Amino acid sequence: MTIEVSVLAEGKRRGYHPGMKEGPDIALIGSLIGDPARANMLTALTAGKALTATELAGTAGITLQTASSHLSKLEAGGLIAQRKQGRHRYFTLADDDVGLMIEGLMGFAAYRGFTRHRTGPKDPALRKARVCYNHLAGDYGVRMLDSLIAEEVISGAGDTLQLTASGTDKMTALGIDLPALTRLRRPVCRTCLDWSERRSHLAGSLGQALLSLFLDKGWARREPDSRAIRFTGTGETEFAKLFPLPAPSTVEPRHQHTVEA
Amino acid sequence: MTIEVSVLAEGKRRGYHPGMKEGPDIALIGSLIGDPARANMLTALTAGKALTATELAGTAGITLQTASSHLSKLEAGGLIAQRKQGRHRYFTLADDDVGLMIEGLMGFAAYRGFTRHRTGPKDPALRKARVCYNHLAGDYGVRMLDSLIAEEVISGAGDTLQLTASGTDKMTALGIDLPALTRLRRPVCRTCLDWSERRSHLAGSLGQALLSLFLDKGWARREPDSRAIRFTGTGETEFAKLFPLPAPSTVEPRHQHTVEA
DNA sequence: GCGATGCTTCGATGACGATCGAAGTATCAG
DNA sequence: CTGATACTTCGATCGTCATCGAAGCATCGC
Repeated sequence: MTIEVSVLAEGKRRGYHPGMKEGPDIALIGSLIGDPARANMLTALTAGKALTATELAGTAGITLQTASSHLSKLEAGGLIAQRKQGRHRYFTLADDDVGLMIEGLMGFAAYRGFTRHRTGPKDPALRKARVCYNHLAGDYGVRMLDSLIAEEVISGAGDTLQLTASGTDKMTALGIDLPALTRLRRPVCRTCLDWSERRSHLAGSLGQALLSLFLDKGWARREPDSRAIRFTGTGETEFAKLFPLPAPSTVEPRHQHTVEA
Repeated sequence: MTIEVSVLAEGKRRGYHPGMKEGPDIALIGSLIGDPARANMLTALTAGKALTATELAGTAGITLQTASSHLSKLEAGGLIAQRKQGRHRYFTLADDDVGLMIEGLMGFAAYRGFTRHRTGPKDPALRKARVCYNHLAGDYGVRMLDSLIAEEVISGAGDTLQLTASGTDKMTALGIDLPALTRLRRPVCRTCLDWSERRSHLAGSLGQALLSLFLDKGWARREPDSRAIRFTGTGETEFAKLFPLPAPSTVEPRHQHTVEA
């Protein structure tokens, strides 16, 4: 049944098998991410802030010249974008897709135990709440999406998330300009796999708007040089009030995935 | 346990910046995928068949010695696993996670137009139905999951898919040994983002079992040297009968993602 | 035992690319 | 204008790694 692959082995021994090149080219992206300096820069940009070349060079631990070379490569590869502003150049991830892809890789790496840093002291804070490019991730992000689905603000089927009618009202009441969000080219609701929780949280323009809301209302603050988000006291209570979770008895199985320590 | 990946000699660069190193290490994985030869091997393995070192060397267009070196690196990195069988060594992807990650990268690459091969003639077949490591992907895979959710065989909230009670009966009636699937360590239902459709299809042990079912029943066949799956005539009708789609008027918005050519 | 096949290890070569110094361009602040 | 900051480009160096030839080990068929 599966045997006839041996034909393949007979073929041309040395050199280049002409067929077989189907599908997209992942090597290009892999090589872009594969360099430690570039990976550091991308990781830094995953915090969502626009950073200058000098700042990125600092976080990557390389000189400005080298950083410049890396940045032009990343831009040529479509992973980042730059915006000139005076004599500064601000770099960001190119779009949501890049952020999602990098978070995906991080999730895989984290699950495999590929950490650069032996889980430093910041780690618990990151797992609790952090920025995922432009939306909320970590335990709080996952809990928020859980609540939104349980409260039927969002109806989810597979990865196709949709705002319900009541959800639209609720978000508008919160002060979110939904028409403006739908006018954007980007999807409003989207899932993003959380690397620390290994479950989905809410991405898309709504996810971004909600995080902005928290920050604007003073419920949460960004840690200076980190992806971590710190909720204030009132932020905690408001968050819990706004996104309640079903009673612990009714709790659905956390994840079919049995993650054993 | 997973630690001595130091095979890859993550060289200490001169300008090592001590702080700022939070989060998982994506550079390691990136560098593994970043080499074209290794990327070709991984892509070939995404078809789900176990392949020998010689076969993989052929598809990558390199000699056996070089392939051997690459394969040991991939194994040290936890991306592939090998199984000795007589004088052959069969290589496969290490587990579902690797397959999902690679498909994720492919989706990103495809969306960015990073194709190695200028969309060859096989491309339509691949987009219609193909193997995604061990389950069905492409248009048929997405349609199947859509139908399963519409028919309430599977209830989906975010990425947390769950078999319903009626769904359990239905699958058992099809001849799927659900108790056996649940006994496995792996999740039964899981989503996997389809790179051609940019929507989810069904992965997990149930996804694998369903694909096996189609192949066993003779409804579909694997193309010899490709990931493509070709459905037979009866297979088409049986598939359509088994996984009906809601009437086109009721069709939910295909995807919030507006993919413009 | 023998030869043949499948694969790994060793060693040498060669090429690519990451790195930084130095010089060049752009913008700002006087 | 001058000097300063932000960044890019050029050029040279140097390391790392992919590559393959050759030899070594394992397994099969006989």
